[in-house]
Amino acid sequence: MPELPEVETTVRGLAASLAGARIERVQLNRADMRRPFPEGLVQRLTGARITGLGRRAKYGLIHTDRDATLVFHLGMSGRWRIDPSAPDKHDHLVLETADHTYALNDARRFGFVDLVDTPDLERWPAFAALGPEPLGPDLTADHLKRALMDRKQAIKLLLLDQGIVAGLGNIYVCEALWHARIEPRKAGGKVSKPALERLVPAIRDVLERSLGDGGSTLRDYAQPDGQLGYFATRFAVYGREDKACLREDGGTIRRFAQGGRSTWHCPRCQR
DNA sequence: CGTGTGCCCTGACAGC
DNA sequence: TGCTGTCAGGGCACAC
Repeated sequence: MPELPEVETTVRGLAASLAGARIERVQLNRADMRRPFPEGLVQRLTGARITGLGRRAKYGLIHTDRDATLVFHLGMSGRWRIDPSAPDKHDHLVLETADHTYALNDARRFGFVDLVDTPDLERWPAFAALGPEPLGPDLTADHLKRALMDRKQAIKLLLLDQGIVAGLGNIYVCEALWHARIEPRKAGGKVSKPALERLVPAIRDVLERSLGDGGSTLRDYAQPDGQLGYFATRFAVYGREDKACLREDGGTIRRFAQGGRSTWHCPRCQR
């Protein structure tokens, strides 16, 4: 899925035409994605004006003038299709304004949407448990030191925990650990302070460079306007099994499983 | 509490 | 215009 840069890119793409527009029509093509669509979604959104868009972790936010915010999560395969040339069988929710059509498309349906009273957003359960935004001021080596203290789980898995840092996924965790030269299997509590001091800017750098490229793209991700992101061509380790380490240290990128998911790393320079 | 496992779902691809 | 197995950007429920 879409990790933080892809969600941010999606939100910006939607905001370009959706912000300030009025939703004239709402169409549900099925009763649920990962979870049932919220009660009264069509009635509450029809006629609403979009006052702004935002993002928290990997969640996109569409604020309306009815004190309700449409929260969406893209799961693994979700994306918004703007002005699609033809309907698709995985378009589950379709919003129409006077000028555009927005289809939330998600083949695997691991994504979902919810409608939250805007004043209660911070207390929305999934938000209340989130760690700091990696691009904000609260992600520091000190925060990581505290959050990882005494944790025996591998640092790779802990960085996927949204309660420790919000918005990272498999791609950017692998990339950030390579940039910081940290061994992915190392227990979180045993990662040294200097390593954490390297990790924080490494996380920021991979996210910001990806954002600058319009996000990455794999099989089923595209920006709302159909343009592809280019960061995927710049991965150092993700998907580069058996390729040479970009540090030219003679290392070869290897893949192994952690928590049922693939980790790519260079055994030579990540220690 | 922390940790490990399996599952939700469809599609793309490799290999036969 | 096959088949089967594996893997995919996430998150949660569950067992211990």
